Amino acid sequence: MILRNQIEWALHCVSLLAALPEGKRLATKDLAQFHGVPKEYLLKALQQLSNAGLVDGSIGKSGGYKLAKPAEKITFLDVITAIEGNKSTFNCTEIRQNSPCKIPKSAFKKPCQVARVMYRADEAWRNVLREITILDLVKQVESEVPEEILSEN
Amino acid sequence: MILRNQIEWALHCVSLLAALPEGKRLATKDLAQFHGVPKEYLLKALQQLSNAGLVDGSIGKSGGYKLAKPAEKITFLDVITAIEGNKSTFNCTEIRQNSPCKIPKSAFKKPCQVARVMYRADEAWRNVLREITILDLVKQVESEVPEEILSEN
DNA sequence: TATTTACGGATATTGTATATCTGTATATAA
DNA sequence: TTATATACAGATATACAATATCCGTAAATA
Repeated sequence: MILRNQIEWALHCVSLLAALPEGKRLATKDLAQFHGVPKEYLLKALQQLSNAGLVDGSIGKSGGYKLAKPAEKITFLDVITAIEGNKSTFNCTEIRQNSPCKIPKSAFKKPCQVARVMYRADEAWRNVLREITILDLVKQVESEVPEEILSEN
Repeated sequence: MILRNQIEWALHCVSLLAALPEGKRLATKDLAQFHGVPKEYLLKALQQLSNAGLVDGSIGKSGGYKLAKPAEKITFLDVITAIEGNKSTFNCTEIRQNSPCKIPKSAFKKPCQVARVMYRADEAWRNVLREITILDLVKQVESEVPEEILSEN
């Protein structure tokens, strides 16, 4: 039921990239150091964000990552599905079909009622995360951080 | 991000118990056989439901499980938290505090913005599951199963 | 009294998340 | 032109949690 750590890392990294001056990039090394997480493994997460078209990675000296599109076009759900795929929290293995009762196959055409309820809950979860963009996040964070911190470079 | 298999088993078992005639019980052995799942491991799940006060286990010959309260008083969320605990899907490790920037501790009093959004999504997920009772489930299932199956005993 | 059951604890097994390592291609700075 | 820093891909190792089994005990009933 618990999301990967990479989700936390990815969201914080994307949030940092969103605050970056136009044209600038941040290398994995720096992102890892900043957040105190393992560089190689963070790289895997960033690559998945890259494959999903959320960030743009550039090879070579002074390379690194920047957002691939405006922060208001990237939602929490985008980041999460880039890392986790769009698996459901509920994995229906159709145990209802194991019943010894001779139930006609036709009764199993519709998805299991249990699963349907769970999927509905998942959808509610996604709906919240689809509404929140990285820009929302950055604005919120900035509104709470003291002035003098932000002005430092 | 994925719930345990035991959740599926538990929900189906509780649903069966809800359809049981007054006073009757079902043994773990039978529940396991019916669903084609390992008896010993299913027992663990049932015990957690028992500890949570959702089902009532009785030791000894012709013992087994029955619901501990009416099916309309048991929600999906009850069953899930009995098995999983009430962990969040998001595990905030406060990586924001690892930043080399000299940010005053006071800035960390409020929970991380990222976490707050994730918790909000979790809450939406729970809200759906809190609304659906086992009685709802049973009624829905019965409305779809052909008559002749139900009449068999 | 024998048997069936839940129960609790310990242990094994498997799978997945986490992390690291190695090598390659590529762009930039010097 | 060269050295360096970087992303990228794949293979492998490690740690931990989910899954599953096993055993001994207590209790209830047929």
